[in-house]
Amino acid sequence: MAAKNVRARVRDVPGPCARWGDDDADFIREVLDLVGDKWSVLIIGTLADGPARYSELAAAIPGVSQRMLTLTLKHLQRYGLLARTAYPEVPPRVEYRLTVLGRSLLSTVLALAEWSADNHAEVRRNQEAFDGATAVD
Amino acid sequence: MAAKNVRARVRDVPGPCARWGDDDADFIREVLDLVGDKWSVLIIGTLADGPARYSELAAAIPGVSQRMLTLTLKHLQRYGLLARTAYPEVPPRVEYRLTVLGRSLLSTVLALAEWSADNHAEVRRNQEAFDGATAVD
DNA sequence: CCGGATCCAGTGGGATACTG
DNA sequence: CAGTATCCCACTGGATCCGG
Repeated sequence: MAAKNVRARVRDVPGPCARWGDDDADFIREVLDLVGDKWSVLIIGTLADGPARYSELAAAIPGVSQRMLTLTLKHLQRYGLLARTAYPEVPPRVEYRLTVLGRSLLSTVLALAEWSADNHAEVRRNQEAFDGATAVD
Repeated sequence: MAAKNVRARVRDVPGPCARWGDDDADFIREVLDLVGDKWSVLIIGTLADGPARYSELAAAIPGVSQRMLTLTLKHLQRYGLLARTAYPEVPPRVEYRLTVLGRSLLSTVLALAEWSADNHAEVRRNQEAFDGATAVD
């Protein structure tokens, strides 16, 4: 597959305009579909250190509704980032854990989180400067 | 700032449930607000190799509407990832380029794109397997 | 305990037409 | 050329109730 080295391709383009192939755009969409929503990253991060039950996830992630937790879990499971194991006991118990694929995404996603932690102060300053500038003039 | 090492914190937690601080959740939101939408990453990637004009961006990014291009550009500019330079000529010319901050995000974001390029085949297989399984039984 | 079903408000984002 | 303004629809995501 030609898109293995997106970075190299983009930087090699000589002209002023690095045209995206539709493939590349699709890849971006794909990854955004995985982690671009409100809760996926939180769930993946929570599962980083080991399996967790549904109610543990609900407790660990502040503000998530049952609906969105269920939905996002299913979403991640569908893409193979999460494995779901239901134990047919009474009361029922369900465990979620990261797959190998999920763990590989974890490191990348945490890199993003670290970037945000490193730079959020500057981002806020920029916001305020921008808003102030547009408001003044 | 305490959240510099999100990864370390998450992995160090001994229990089954790594509770997110609200701070961490906020950081995630912040970064998703930056790159979680449909066009930001494409724009950042297009600007990777140098400045580009509005119309060049429009041409380079297939499927983007004027509205969304303008909106996303302003969004990225507000956060300080992009710089906008308008030349008061006739006809008007406007150039967008990545700031240092934007370039620092670029590498992280391209890592995501590479992950997606590497794993999208497996992701698709998982999707189909999942859909098939749920459809069968 | 887990999560499906339903209802509903807010918003993301496309198409189109217009302006400086 | 480089946007802005408006309409509109589909989807996201929260609250709540219900079922296994």
